Amino acid sequence: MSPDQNTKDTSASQPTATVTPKAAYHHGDLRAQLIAAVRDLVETHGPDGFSVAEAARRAGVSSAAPYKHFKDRHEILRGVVSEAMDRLRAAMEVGAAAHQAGSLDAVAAVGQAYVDFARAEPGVFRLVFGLTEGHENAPDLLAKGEGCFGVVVQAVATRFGLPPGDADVQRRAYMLWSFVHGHSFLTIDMKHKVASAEIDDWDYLMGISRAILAPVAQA
Amino acid sequence: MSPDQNTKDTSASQPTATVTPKAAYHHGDLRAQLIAAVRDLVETHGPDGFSVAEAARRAGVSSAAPYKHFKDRHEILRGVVSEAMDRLRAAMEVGAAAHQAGSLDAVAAVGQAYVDFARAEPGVFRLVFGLTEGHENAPDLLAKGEGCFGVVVQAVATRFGLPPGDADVQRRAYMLWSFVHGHSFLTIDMKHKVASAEIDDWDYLMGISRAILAPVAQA
DNA sequence: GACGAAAGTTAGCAGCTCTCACATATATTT
DNA sequence: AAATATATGTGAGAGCTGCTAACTTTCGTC
Repeated sequence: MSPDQNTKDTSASQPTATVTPKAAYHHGDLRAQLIAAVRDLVETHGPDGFSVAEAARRAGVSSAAPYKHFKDRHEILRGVVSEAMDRLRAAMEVGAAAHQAGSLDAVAAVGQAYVDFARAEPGVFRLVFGLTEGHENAPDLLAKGEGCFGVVVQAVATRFGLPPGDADVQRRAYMLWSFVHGHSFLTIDMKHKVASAEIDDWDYLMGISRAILAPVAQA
Repeated sequence: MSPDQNTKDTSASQPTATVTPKAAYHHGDLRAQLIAAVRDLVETHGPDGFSVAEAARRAGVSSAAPYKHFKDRHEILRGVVSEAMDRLRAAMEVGAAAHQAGSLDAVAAVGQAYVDFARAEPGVFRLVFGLTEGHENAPDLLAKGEGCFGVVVQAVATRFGLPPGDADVQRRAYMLWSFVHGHSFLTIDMKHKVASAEIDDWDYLMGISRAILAPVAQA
């Protein structure tokens, strides 16, 4: 809790100011700490089981301090979502890059990364796709959402050798995403259920990818 | 000790007991009124934008009255979810029954009913599949969820002429559900997005159903 | 060093959840 | 029909939360 609080000499002089994205005034980078705390709370207590006061408590500041960095409780949540979307997209890109460009495995790997993320952080995953209020005034989140979708589109486009803007590519990418999205939600919703427990993700995703991407030869 | 099963139907003797589903003690059937109020609030203000106090206000009772019918705010939400699941299942069954048994259209119609529900009541839909706390202690909700899944399974089983317990039937039904579930979520998440707006639900669902159910001849 | 802005504090209001003691209407028993 | 038990309502209140206001401290910059 209190390890990096007494960084009185700002590490700005240090050339290795690696992590802190924003120089700390008094304490540390409270903004990032709050987001981390909220992410933790969301993950353990559910999307609506967090409170700004508790997050502030965990960060070791007063309950009014967060409002110097976020105007709303919703804005904190948006911060968590934004950060999570960055990680999700990165994971998807890593998954795609781990296989031969244009291969079916590359497409399936994108889906696998998606499912893995949902399994690893179900609370955050639900939050990302459950934000209703605040979503209107958040063009950056919409852009990041499209960015994630873009990874799928890119994988499909590469496989087909078509531009990402192609209508068929878009349609098939949407089908894939819809499938993976649904599977992710169902798999975290009913952990004890029969059907999902018996499914091996990779086999499942490969089958799906093949089914959706196969008919291109005919078209 | 089944607190919510007091459908004693005392008005059975009354021939003109038209509207009131449950005889009123003091006011009306507060329980149902509260659930309706909460459903309305969830639909308009989002899943976490409701309050027991506001629901009580709308029902015209004091803010303590709801706690005579529900022990928690979560229990009210569970009541809303339970009621919504009943309607969802009914809609799915109606959709299936509207087409020839075993036809591809019957399968697609089940999915269409699902998507229609999500579109019509996105807030409630999100609530149904977003309940995290209270879900553990709610075997009735789990049972109803399986009941909904059972409709899909039944449609697939009928099409294949196989028993509902068949592993292949279960797997394909899960694939279908996963697809429709994902499409439903995406379609309510991004109303302004390009991809989903250009999709005609029925064509989409028919295509999906055909793709998933087709390879049976080979197997 | 002076000064303005950034980042933190305490105090406090309003609203929410939920409980407790009490009041009243209905159901059941005698 | 009277009495009793139970179900259903009310009001007051404790404790927590979201958020604001006014003040204080620290930092960067002239």
